[in-house]
Amino acid sequence: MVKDVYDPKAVEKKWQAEWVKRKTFAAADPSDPRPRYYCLEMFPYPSGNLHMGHVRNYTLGDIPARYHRMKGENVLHPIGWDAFGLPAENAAIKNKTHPEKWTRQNIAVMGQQLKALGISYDWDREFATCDPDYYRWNQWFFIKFFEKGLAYKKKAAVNWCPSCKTVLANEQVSAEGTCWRCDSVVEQKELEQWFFKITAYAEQLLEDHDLLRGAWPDEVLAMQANWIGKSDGAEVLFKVQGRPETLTVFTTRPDTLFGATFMALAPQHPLAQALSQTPDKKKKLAELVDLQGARKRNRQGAGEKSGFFLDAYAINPVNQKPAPIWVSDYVLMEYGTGAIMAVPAHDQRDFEFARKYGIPIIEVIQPLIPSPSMGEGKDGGATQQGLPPPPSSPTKGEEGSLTAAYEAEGKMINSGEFTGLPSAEGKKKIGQWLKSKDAGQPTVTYKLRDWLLSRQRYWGTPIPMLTCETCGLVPAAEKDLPVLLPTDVEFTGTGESPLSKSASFLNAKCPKCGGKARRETDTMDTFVDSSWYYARYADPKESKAPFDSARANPWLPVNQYIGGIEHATMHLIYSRFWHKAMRDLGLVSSPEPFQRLLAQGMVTLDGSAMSKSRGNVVDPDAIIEKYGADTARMFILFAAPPTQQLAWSDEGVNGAWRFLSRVWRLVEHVTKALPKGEAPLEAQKKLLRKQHWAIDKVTRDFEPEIQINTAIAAVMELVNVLYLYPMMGDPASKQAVLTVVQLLSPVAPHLMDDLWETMGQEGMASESKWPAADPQWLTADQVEIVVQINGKLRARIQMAPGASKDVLEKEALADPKVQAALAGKSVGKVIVVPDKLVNIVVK
RNA sequence: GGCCCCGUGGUGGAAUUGGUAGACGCGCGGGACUCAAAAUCCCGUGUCCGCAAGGGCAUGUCGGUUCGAGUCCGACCGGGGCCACCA
Repeated sequence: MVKDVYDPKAVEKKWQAEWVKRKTFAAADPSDPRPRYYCLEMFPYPSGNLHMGHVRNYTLGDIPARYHRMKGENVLHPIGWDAFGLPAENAAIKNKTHPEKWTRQNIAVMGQQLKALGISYDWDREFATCDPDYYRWNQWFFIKFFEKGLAYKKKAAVNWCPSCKTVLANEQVSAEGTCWRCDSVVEQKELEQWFFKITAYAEQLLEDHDLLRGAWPDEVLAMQANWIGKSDGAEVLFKVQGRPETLTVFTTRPDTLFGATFMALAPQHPLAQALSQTPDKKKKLAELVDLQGARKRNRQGAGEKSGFFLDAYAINPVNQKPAPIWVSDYVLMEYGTGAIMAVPAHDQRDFEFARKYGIPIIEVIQPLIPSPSMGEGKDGGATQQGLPPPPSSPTKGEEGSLTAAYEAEGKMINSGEFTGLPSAEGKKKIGQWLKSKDAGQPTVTYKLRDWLLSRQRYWGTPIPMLTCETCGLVPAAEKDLPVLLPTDVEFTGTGESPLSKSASFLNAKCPKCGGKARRETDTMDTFVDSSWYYARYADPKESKAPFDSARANPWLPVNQYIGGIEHATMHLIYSRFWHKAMRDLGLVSSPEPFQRLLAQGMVTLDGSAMSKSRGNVVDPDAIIEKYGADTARMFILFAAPPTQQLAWSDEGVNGAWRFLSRVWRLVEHVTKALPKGEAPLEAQKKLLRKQHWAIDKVTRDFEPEIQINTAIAAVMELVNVLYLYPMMGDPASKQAVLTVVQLLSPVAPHLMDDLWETMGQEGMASESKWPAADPQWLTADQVEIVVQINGKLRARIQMAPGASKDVLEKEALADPKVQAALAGKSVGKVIVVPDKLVNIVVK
């Protein structure tokens, strides 16, 4: 029987062993003269088994790693485990085991799966974030941040289950606001919590988008900019009539200051509290707080606004007019100053509130009057000259009253000395005026909030702080790190944090005075672990510091980072912040951690994301078992561009298998055929052109943008040409087949190393030198020139490349088909694009 | 409500960035091999008219710019994502 398929199991086992033996994927020391390339995929949470999303992520990452290695670069391609987190603790509660045991088991399983996929990792650098050798440096960083004022403590609300007496993570609270374990209604409770001052870096995080533009997806940058939420405006100080306080508000529209007819405070605002001393007001205030809480929980946006008058007035600094002070649920304490000046004529929210409670509305911005020539016929003039489009006039209802706020720019009216100014200019002028009168100043605010990192959980990095009876809040001494997680704890899921029940952990000596001290029982958010792991990989065994800058810096920033879009804001902002903080500590010299980012698309089946609850999961192990890792990789890379959704298809997997077998048979033919000579010169030339075209195309598709699907298509074209080649086994065909093997090596590395050996080559395809396209074969000796008449294809003519415009025009006009089509028409302009087309314009 | 993506054959997707629309794969049809099937190899495959040569129509819709538009501009329709009472 003729064997027409290969045996992936044997091949893959053989080469995986060989790679380990030869240390094929070990990164060399940065002092190595070769250029360095650091390729990283977001490390996995050890949840149990790899799913298809993992397979896609790590296969995608393996392409640049293997390609750059073949290009002769010193490649760092590490892997590790994001090992702390809630699921381990939940599993521990459920199975009455320890989170570490569950985690380590999962790491073992998933590590084997990654090895079975043949991802080219430097396994010597592997670590898990739950290793004390790793998390001690989280603690070290925390202390450094604390010393620099980047870590601080303040009260913040947490989800609290009154029946379990425990803090709940957001994902442990149902959509209805109840506890996942006991269904009690979850309350908000104020606790002392640790924060990182990421807001100190808000401006830099935004500004440095300039360094990332083009190398990061626009979508991710847009999401981050949105998240940081910068607004330009002014702070305005209002005196409170008959009281000592000054009310500070933030506005993006200082130009509307004359239209401020009332003030609105957030229910949590200190002045709102101070002005609500009667039992009636206290009750109403509490109701507003509840309204806000409910809306936040249900993720509702704008809606019905309510509030009440506080029986007090604030004095508008521009005209000394008193404005009534209200409190309302539509004002948020956490943004700006928690208080606003309300301009109902020019802000829709203020408008709705004023309407509801009968507060006066004063117009201070007039729409620019559209000129009669605009808005008809040719649109053009206005926008081309950089003028804003004509604004729609405010919508007026009966008796000239407004039906909606006019929020666009315009001309200032009813604004004292500023009347007549365009609003853009008025913004600046009023900002300056406020400053000169000590009544405010131009200012900038951000939506970005400080990073709340306290978790009332066990399975995380202990926060290395102590409270001493005499010295107060003290950081642990560096020599005492790591502050180890205690093992004498129980996991019940109820009661206080497990750490607070371990006496051996809780009671300690003060590092300052040696007196009695109590340890912090909160652990760190796991996003801390993933904020700097990429730097640890560059020097993973260092024991005196998070990493030795001299060894790690040359590898940074990561050249190519690959992972899911779901991390666009959280992880990718936190690690950018952390990197800048590390730079300011003198540990790294680059401004950004990740030079280039690829956000991969989801893997779907039957139109929706694969998930256990939907029951539409395809198990990676089953695919590897049936077809081998090379086929799985091949399918995943070919079926869709990396950034797009990938629809799983069994036929598609089979197609990938067929193609790899086709390449395998090609090698059988080329090595076993006994050629009687060489193919005709024309056939050889055709093959050479295809071969070098494919090299060129694949090389361009691998870098800088990773477009593997079209790269694979190019190799398929070369294979198709080889199958039609008349003298299989002659030197030209052998050479072309070797090219196929090399070009596919990053995609299907096991089979290609095997075929490389079959063809009697030295070493491994994985270690071979990436082929270079010979420019001589990249140009054809005949090019097809398309002849169009009025843009419609009418003929094709064959020409030598490089023909002049005149010659092309003459030849095109002389073509019989063109002649026929031109009969009776007069030729106008003729457009000639050399080596491409001639377009004849006729009337 | 704000911001950002995406609409191309039966299907997954190509298109050198304004220059031959549909590469490559899947599926389907035909042929070769086979007692037969599978596998494999070869050919075909947007759609309509036509025996053919050839021609018309085609990238969500409608306009615009251009010698030329899947690509650029405007409006609309449809799908998706992120943020969301952010002053």
